[in-house]
Amino acid sequence: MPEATVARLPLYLRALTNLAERGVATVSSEELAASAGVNSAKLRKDLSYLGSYGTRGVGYEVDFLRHQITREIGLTQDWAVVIVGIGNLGHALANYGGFASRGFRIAALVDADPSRLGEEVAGLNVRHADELEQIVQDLGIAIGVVATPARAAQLVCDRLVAAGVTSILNFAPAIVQVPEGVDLRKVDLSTELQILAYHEQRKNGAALALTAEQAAELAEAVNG
Amino acid sequence: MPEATVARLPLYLRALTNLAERGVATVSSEELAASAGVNSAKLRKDLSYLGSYGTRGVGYEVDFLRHQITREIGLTQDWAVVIVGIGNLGHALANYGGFASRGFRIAALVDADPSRLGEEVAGLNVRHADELEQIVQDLGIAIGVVATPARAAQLVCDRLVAAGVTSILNFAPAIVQVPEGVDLRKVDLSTELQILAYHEQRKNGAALALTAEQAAELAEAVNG
DNA sequence: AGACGCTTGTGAACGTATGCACAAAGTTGC
DNA sequence: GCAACTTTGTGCATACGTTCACAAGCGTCT
Repeated sequence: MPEATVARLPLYLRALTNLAERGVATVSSEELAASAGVNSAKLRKDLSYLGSYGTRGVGYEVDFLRHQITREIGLTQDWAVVIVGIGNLGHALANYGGFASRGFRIAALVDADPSRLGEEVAGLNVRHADELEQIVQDLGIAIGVVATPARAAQLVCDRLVAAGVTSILNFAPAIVQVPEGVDLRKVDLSTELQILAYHEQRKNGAALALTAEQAAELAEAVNG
Repeated sequence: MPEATVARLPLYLRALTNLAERGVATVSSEELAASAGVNSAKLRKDLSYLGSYGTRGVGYEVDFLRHQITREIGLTQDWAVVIVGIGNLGHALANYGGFASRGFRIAALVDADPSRLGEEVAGLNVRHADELEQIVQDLGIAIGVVATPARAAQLVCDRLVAAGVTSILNFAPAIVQVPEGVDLRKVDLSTELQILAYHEQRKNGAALALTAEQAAELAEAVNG
């Protein structure tokens, strides 16, 4: 299955869940594509990788398709997750309700700061980073979430991998390297903003995006 | 410039900043590519869209290249940003230091919950959602960050767009539609985890990823 | 000054992703 | 049971992105 398709399955799953909550039983590729914000041919091709689960002339049965995607992604089981780094972001992640409802169970919280130990966050005690390896092994954790400062990210990832974690979601604004066989995805807030800024700069032409330096250059060119 | 290249420029910028902090003056495409985790030919092609800023036989001057990328992305000016939704995640975003140091100034915080009004977060008073349009216009805000619950996301985006915002970064787990000309990027925590789960399921074979239902099927197949 | 070694910048080949357009296959109505 | 209509699943063309491989260019050393 193409990676681009895999990345869209959660999107379809969400759209289907919305439809199911509104009591919709059947949906066409056109409707589903519209509510997921993609092209309908792309949607159909994506779904065709799962198998032939539509009915020509009718569409897709919402609940059935939802179950197939859930199974394909691997959400029929619960995945235990450890969050490393319980600062502002770690707190927010621990308290984020969207995980539990989507098959992910936050099994442990870990921080290196002794002053945070024992603090209760989202019903879990924060444990010390020294225990990381033990926790991962005891709880059979395969997925780690890194929400540490940038300078700690590589070390934390190394330790997670050494302890047996094979998938990491990195929120730290750092470039980390992981060995072959370990999946790493990164979520980077300022990268996203920078991409927006790039397009914003081009949209507004010179008006808003003119720096003092550029304005001087422009003035010189015009006044010559 | 290709979109894929734009998305990597912030990555290069970060790598270059790291090098600059370590006092490195010059870097080859091979080294820079390694520290950014990309192929060196790709890096060179990406940089070639900026212009011919390398020196054959030598490499790239770190500070100079950093400045060029900064300028290309549009970070020579500060961008005013409003965060809508000051829950757990909104708090974390408001307190995230990485914004300010990368050219983004959090100019206002907005929430619909009256009990949060006037609360001081990251040195700013939380203001009521009713003031959103006024705030956006008064402060000349072009970029909005949405950290509301899913059900509020579309409405908030509509209001941001109506008020003049042309770039939105959406953290709400919802599919939102925006008109042509408005850039929308989304950061979705559970989507990322779901993509990891998909690969995790395939890595471990049946071992960890076996559900009760699948185990029953398997048992039947083996014993039957 | 000239030869040598290194690194950039890019043409070309390859691979992946997208979207059109339509045949195949189902449902509905008569 | 057949015709008309709807919608899926997919072959094909096109666009986009990545990687290889190498000529062109720069600095260095003799």
